[in-house]
Amino acid sequence: MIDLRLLRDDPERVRASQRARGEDPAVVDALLAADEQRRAAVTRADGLRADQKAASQAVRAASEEDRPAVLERAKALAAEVKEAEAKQAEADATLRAAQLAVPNVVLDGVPAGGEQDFVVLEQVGEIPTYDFPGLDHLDLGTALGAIDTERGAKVSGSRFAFLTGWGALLELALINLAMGSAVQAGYNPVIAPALVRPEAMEGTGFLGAHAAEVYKLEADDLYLVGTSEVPLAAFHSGEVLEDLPYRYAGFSSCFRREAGSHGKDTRGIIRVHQFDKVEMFCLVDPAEAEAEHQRLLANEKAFLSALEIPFRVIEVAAGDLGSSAARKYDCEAWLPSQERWLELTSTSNCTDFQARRLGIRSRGASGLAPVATLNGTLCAIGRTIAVLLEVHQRADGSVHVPEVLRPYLAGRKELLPQ
RNA sequence: GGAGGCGUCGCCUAGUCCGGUCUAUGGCGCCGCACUGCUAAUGCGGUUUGGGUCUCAAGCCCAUCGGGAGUUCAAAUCUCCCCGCCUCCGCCA
Repeated sequence: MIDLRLLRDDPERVRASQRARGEDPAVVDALLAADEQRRAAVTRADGLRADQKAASQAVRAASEEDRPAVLERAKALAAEVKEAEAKQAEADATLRAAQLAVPNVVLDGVPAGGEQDFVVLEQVGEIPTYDFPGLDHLDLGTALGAIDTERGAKVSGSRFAFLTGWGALLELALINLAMGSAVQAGYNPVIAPALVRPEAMEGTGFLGAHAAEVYKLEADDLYLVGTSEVPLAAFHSGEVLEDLPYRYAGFSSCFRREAGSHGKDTRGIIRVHQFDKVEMFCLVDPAEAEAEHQRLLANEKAFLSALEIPFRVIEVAAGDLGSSAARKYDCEAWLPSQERWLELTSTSNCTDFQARRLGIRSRGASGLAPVATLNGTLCAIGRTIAVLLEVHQRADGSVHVPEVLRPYLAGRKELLPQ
C-alpha cells in the first residue's frame, strides 16, 4: 500500500514509476481523486457527528416540555449522519480499491521494461561443459532412486513428485545446511504455518494479480501459502516493533497452482505444485533497507557458491517486479540439460509498502512509521536438487556431492545409480 | 464436536447486571519539570491509536473499550455474527 502523503506531495514520482513498470499512470490520478473525495466525505461526516453528539446531549438536559422538540432535532441529525456515513464508507472503499491498484514505487536505478529487460550484474563460476551426453535431472534422479514423478502423478496428479532415498536425504541436507548458515548469520529460525487466513494472504499482496496461483480451502476459509514470506510477514502484523532489525529464516512447504504455466517446465521437479523452501525475511528501519537488501543477496550468493553451483545475478526490470517490490535481484543457476539460466533465488526490497498494509510499525524520530520489509530465498529445495544433480553429474551416472553437504549425507562424496 | 467463562487506550485493573458529563477509574511502567550533595524517595504535569482541519505550529473536531453489523436521540454497557484465549467433556498423532 502506497503512502498517500508521498502521493500528494509528489504524484509525478509515482507516475514515473508506473511508466517504468509499463503500467497505466492513470491509476495514480484515480487514486488522487479518490483521496480527495474521501477527505471531503470525512470532513462532512465528522461535522455532522459533532452536531449530533451535541443534540444528543441536549436530549438528556432538556426539560420535560422541551424534550419532544429537542428529540425531533436529534433524530433528524441522526438520519443525516447515517446518510453521510454511508457516503464516507463508499468513499473509503473506493479509496482502498484505488490504493490497492497502485504498486510500490520502484527505486532509482531499476531498469525500465518487462521480463526480458533485466540487467546482468555478475556471473559467478563458469558455464560448465561436459564431454559426455549428459542427462537431465529427472533421468539422473530416477537412476539414483531419488525422484519419482510417475508415482507422484498417480497419487496426486501432474506436477507432484515423491523424493525418495538420496532425494529425500538431499532435501533434509539442504534444509539443515540452509538453516544452519542462516542461524550463523543471525537469522531467527522459524517453522511457519502453511495455511493462513485471508487477511495474511491479502496483507502480503498475494490475492491481487496472483490470486489464481493460490490454493484455497473453501470449507475453512484458509489459504495454502505459496511461500513462507506470507506467514513471516504476517507474523508481526499490527505490532509496534522495537530494536530493529528483525531477521527470520522460515521453513515451510509452498503450494502453487501454476495456473498460468501450462506446458512450461512440465518435466521433472523444476515447477511443481508443492515444494519446500527456506526463506529469509527482514524487518528493518526504512533507511537501512537498501543495505539489508545487499546482505540478503550476499547470503544467497554465498549459499549457491558453497554448493559449487555456477550462477549469475540479475536485476529484474520494473515491469517484472511484484506489486510490493521496489527492487528485486534473482540468482539464476545454469541448467545444463536445457542450456539456460534457471531462477533459483529471488530477493525483493518491499520498502514500507507491505508493512503499511500489514500495520507493522516502529517508533522513529517522527513518531510511529511503517518499517521496511525484505525477503529473499535462501534455498528453494526442489529446484536446487534439480540443478545440483545436473551440474554435478559425471559420465558414469554418478553425482558429485559438494563438500558442505557431506556431513548431512553420511559423509558421502558421491551418489551412485542403483 | 459439546458445555461454560473471558477479551477495557504498553502491562494490570474499575466500569458492563440497570444505556446518558465514560470527555473511560486506579496502580505499575515510561517521559518532562520541581526538590535534592548523588542515587532513591516525594510532589506536579504528561503518557492509546488512526483520521480530518490548519501558515502540516499550536489548537480544534471525529473515530477508537477484540473485529463487524444492528437497536437507540444516545452503546464499553443491549442484540446478532465473527475472531482469539481459558476451563471441563468427547475425539485424536
